[in-house]
Amino acid sequence: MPTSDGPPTVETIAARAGVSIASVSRVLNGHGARPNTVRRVEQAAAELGYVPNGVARSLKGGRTRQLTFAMPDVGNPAYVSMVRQIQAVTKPLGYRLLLHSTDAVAEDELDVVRSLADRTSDGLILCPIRVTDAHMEVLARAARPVVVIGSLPGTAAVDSVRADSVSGTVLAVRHLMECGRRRIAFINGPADTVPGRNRLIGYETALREAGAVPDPELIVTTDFGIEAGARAAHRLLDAHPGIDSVFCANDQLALGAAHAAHDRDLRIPEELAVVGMDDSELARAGHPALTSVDLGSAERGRIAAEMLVARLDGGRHEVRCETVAPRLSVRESTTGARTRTAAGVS
Amino acid sequence: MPTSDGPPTVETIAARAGVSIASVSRVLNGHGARPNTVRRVEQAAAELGYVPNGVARSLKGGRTRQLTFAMPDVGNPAYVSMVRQIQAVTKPLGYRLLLHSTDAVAEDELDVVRSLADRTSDGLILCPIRVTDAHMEVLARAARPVVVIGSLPGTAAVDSVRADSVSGTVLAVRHLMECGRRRIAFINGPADTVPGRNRLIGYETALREAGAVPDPELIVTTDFGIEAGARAAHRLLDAHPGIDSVFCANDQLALGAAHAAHDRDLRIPEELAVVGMDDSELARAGHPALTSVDLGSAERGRIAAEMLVARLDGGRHEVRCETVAPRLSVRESTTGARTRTAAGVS
DNA sequence: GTGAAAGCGCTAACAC
DNA sequence: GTGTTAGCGCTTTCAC
Repeated sequence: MPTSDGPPTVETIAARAGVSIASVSRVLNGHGARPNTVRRVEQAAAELGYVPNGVARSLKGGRTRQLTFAMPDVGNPAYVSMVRQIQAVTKPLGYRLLLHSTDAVAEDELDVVRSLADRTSDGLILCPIRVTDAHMEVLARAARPVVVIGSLPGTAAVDSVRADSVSGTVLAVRHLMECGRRRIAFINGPADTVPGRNRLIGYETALREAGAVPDPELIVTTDFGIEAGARAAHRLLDAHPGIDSVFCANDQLALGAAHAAHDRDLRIPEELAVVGMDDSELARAGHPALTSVDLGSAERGRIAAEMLVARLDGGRHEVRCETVAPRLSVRESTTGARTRTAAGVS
Repeated sequence: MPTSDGPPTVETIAARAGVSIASVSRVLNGHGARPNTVRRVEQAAAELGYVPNGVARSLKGGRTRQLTFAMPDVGNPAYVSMVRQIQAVTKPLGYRLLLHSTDAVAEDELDVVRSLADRTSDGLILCPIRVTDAHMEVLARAARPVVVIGSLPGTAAVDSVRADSVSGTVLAVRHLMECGRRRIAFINGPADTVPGRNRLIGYETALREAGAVPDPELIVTTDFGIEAGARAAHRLLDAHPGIDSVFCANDQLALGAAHAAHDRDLRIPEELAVVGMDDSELARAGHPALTSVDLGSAERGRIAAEMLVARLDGGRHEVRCETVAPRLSVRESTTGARTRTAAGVS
């Protein structure tokens, strides 16, 4: 029996309303009771400012109404838009969102999956930087439903949503060729990742399908980042002045490339067309605004959230694996419309 | 007594190790036991892959090891850098982070504070868009420690960290004057907020201290956003062609202003110097890179987290209120170093 | 050092 | 309808 101190509990309310704790629980959960009982309980609860203890509730019910989202980097706009969509799906359903930034450390990712066993979260959306055997092993034993945003081996018994960076890259390179570009350089991010490899495949595919031969000299692999992009572009332009366009593995790299072009007095897009990837706010921020491939971060986030929710209150339906189609946002860095230099020159 | 199904509990371990659940708990929490007991419990736990139920633990201990961060918009880089710093402080201490995007809806903010009563989170860092009387009232009754990032009335009994947008604006405007600018326009964000008013104060203060008279004609109030910034800049430049510089209330507005300048063939910074605020990644993304005032989002996040943690495991020390000093990041949009146009012209 | 037992606050059988 | 009671899984007295 709670004494004067401490927050009110079902017992406090029961005492005040002159009923049993069971009635309090029933009324508060809308399980029907005599009108008089309802009134008295509700009044007592209101007067005391009662709020049910969520932890106790979770212990009893086995569900916490909490979901976890683990991604490599909170700062990355692509993941931010996933967060936003996940929130949009789950918040109306009454879920809270736990955020976990793994800093792209694989062991951290594994720990997140393992810690599902502490029953603190009802489910997990995991966005791994790279999927290893250890991942597959841990995922197979996960204590709660998991949805992976990324590419899993076909054998995996885990729901997943993947981007299609091959097609995305093809879109970009094809667009550059349609703009009349022939010497198309490629600034790729880390190549030892699935997306890194896929972009390379896409780049070569698009060129070949147009009857062109990919020139390894025009491909640079580097870390993500504006500075890295600028350095890579300078290197390419030093070695191959004939380059008329560059496709970059993300918007930061593309902005860096644009900076390099400006530094060398190259007009965008007349002398160098630039295409980025992710279609983040940065693409719009650049001058001229960057044409960019949207790999559907937002949509992947939304779908992952929907899959997880379905798994949570749904039954044991089969494993799902969806692929989100890329989309090209065409802006001035390839078409030249509305840019200052274009206006000044033409 | 747990049957074969369900995850292992203290009872499962106890049975397997041939000891009581109390001993299991002691060993698992390092409370000392006979070496033999320790060995057997640890072995049993390892074999069964036991992970303690965090919810049960929380119910008993009254602490969830969860913290909540509520801010207006997950997408805003300023808040993202707060998230990052808060993580950096609290994660090593074993806290999980619950994220809450209020979309700048005051009622949502109030709900977050109220819901602390459900004991689901040990503490809250709240970043309100605007502090109302209702906020103060709810904050005063908060069931858990709260730290506010923002300006609170002096009477508030709540820890807080505030930015100094007055000084920040003064820094920016003073810098422009030191660069020889005299017709300094001001594109402000929503003026009915504390930061909005403070920026106006700072703008007028800096001009007056230099013996100049603020011209209301050179001040535009608008929503945040790149488009809004471009429109505002065009309007200003149409009406007052003599403007030689513009200070903007955030980086988005500044980027918009830069786009407008480019559209009108105005060279930055020769013909129009531009200063932004927040020093987000966008500032670096612009071309030329934007000079921007850093209001210390990251530092505010860090300090808020430290305050909350101190309040959590510390005693009842007095209410703290810290102010973070702004810092100016000078880049090409005011100095002209390294920009293409500068190089081309000089 | 160890075990039995109480209890954190809640929900849900189960009797009445 | 309503009250009594039994747990959810854990930590922590309290005896031994």
